[in-house]
Amino acid sequence: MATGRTHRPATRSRGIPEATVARLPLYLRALTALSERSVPTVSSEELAAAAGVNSAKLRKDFSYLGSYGTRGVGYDVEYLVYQISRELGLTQDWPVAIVGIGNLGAALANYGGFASRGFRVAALIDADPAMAGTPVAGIAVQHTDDLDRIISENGVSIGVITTPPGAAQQVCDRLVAAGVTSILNFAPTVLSVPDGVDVRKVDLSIELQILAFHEQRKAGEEAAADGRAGAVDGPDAAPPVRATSAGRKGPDGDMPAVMPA
Amino acid sequence: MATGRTHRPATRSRGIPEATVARLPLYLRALTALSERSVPTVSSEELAAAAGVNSAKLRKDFSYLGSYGTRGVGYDVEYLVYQISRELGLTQDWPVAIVGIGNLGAALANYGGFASRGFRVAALIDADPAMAGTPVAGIAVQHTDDLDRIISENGVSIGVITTPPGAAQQVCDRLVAAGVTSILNFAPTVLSVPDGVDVRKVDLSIELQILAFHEQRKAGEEAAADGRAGAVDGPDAAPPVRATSAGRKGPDGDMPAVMPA
DNA sequence: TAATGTGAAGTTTTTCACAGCG
DNA sequence: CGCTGTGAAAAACTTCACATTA
Repeated sequence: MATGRTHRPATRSRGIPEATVARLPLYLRALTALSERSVPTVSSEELAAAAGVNSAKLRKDFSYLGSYGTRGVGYDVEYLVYQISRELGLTQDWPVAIVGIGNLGAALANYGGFASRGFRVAALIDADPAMAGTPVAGIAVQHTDDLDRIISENGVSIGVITTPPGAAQQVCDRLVAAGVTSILNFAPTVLSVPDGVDVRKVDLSIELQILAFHEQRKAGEEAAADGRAGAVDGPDAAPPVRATSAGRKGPDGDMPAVMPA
Repeated sequence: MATGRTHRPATRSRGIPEATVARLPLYLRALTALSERSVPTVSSEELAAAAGVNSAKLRKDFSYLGSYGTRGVGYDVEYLVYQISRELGLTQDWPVAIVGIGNLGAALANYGGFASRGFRVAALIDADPAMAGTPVAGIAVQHTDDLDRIISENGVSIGVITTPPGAAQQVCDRLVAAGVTSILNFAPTVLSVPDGVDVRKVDLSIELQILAFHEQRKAGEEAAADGRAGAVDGPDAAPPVRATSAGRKGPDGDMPAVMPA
């Protein structure tokens, strides 16, 4: 889902697949848990189970990082923790700014596991003047007017947007102008950013809709298994009538009002 | 990221690719915005721009749903909104239960756009007896002891877990036992569920780590562009020393303490 | 011998490019 | 003519299966 960055490094040597990158944090978490239990080594099978992936995939993923395992034995937990941390850039601390200190912004500021590994909440920013100075999670909220200064003074390169959707693009633009090159967007908006800026989004509503899709399928299958009753449809709102001519060929369940048969 | 469901429908007729399903909510959101502005039709190019994808992908996605466009014209906005809503199962209302009413759970309960389309917060559940009865977002929090009853009485099939990580698996098990078949997990834990139950996860920390990875790359490229200075490494914490013998072949940046050259 | 590391095969997803239709 | 719908090609990702090695 990251935006921008079309170019690939010429050498292609260090090209770790995006899908692999997305799983490294998962492995790291599982490894950290093992490390805390002082487990010295782990096999791909065990680690894969802990991370919720299959072992072939895990081994392939690790193969992009290098040969960090020992045949017949497995992986050294501490060693792997370090290597993955380094690969992810977590051996340094990233100052993060959260913009939009409403319910969600405050919840994130208070989120513990946040600061734990590699990240530090460097600033909380909100557009409401009344909030300025109020401490949230022990950090005083600052006003949007100072956004530019706050970002540069703290060397923030990662911004988190938790504003209402209407403000998100504007905040994004200001963050980028101030030097932020990675954005985590919680607002339900598509952000447009210049090349070289990465955006990732977290969207409750999208996730629920994806679940609803599968949930609906399950209901349908159940009905089918029950002996093919009518298609599950629930209490439909009256559907809009098609503006132009009829004759669509949806695979099934065309708009009731226009349905031929 | 969904778990379970290995089997494909025999016919393969209604097999909408998962990648497409994940984008339908995006299209729906863009279309809803157009609908509110009373825009009657939209081309794949315009809609794709609004949704932040490329137009070929969008057309391909829509082709799995059916032929809903008009050549030379584009797509009828209202019609598409209805078709996608139906496909996603949003023509019915899904009662959702949120378990774990801390900062995040409360923030989600208060999240407006939530209830707006297809979903309704049917219950808030927490393990803290002191919270029972407290209204959050206008809904009284109920105690975990009654989870089973709450789920069945409300016909909840989608559960949202916002508990601390330690409680997540247990809560998950109870939800599943009570009849929930789709789970949105905000706890930083890998949930294991029986076949037929879908899990999606939202993980702040993972998203930040992925951003950090790319951020690090950018810093590295900058340095390279500056005339190949030393590899960017930042203020490293002292890395752990490898337990067993040396001789690893990481592509670069092996563990400093063991580095040969 | 047990488990890694990896070519090769298989699957899914994206992109291309253009035929076909309104 | 403009834009959709879609085969076909390309790319990305996953899985298989086994040679390799500590």
